[in-house]
Amino acid sequence: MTIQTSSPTGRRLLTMYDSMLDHFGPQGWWPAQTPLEMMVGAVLTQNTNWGNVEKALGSLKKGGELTLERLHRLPVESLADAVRPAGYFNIKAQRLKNLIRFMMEAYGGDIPRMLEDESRRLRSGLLGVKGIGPETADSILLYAAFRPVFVVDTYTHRMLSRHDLADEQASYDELQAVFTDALPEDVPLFQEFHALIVRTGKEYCRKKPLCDLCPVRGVDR
DNA sequence: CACCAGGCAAGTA
DNA sequence: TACTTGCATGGT
Repeated sequence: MTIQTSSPTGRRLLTMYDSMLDHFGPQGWWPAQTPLEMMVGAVLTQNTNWGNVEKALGSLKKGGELTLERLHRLPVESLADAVRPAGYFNIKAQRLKNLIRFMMEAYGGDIPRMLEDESRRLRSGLLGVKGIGPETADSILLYAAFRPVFVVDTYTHRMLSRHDLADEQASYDELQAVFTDALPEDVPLFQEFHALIVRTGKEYCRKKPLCDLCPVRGVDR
């Protein structure tokens, strides 16, 4: 399958995408069995290694707490204890409670209904939750609600600025626009692209900043 | 020992 | 608007 693009930026982005895909293969994000697990994981992974998030999610699953009703009833102190391995556990427990309350109050606890809501309304609702910022909200939109929004993270920022596709001090919205202005609204593409940026950033951008090994030419130069 | 991980909010000027 | 700081465990 070939992605259609008309702009030079779009072709450049797709070249980077192809290089990363060839090198690492499909990443298959998001690693979750249910939309709720995806959303909980999105909060837990904020500035945190995914391995630690898996420990926290495993703890919740083992206790049978990974349902909306159980999380709603679970005391925040107990929730904090369960998500301890993910770090920032007091903050994240409260943020999860905030998200759960939002789903209960705005959608009556009906997750499928929430995920079918209009994109802008859902996004602004999520951003109104204390602890849900633009990356977490967009991750939920892309990987749980399957909306064509591009997720921007620190690796995305680093990659675009090093390729001179964005300013070093570009805002979240500006970085997001680089992708959405140049690429078609393709959900599977956006899902895989973001995952590959993270995968590539982990491998090369910090520990091994070597251009000749990087699948994306020009990164870390 | 230092450094970092798939952010975010609150405080300051 | 544009910085700075706190939050915290676990791996390298």
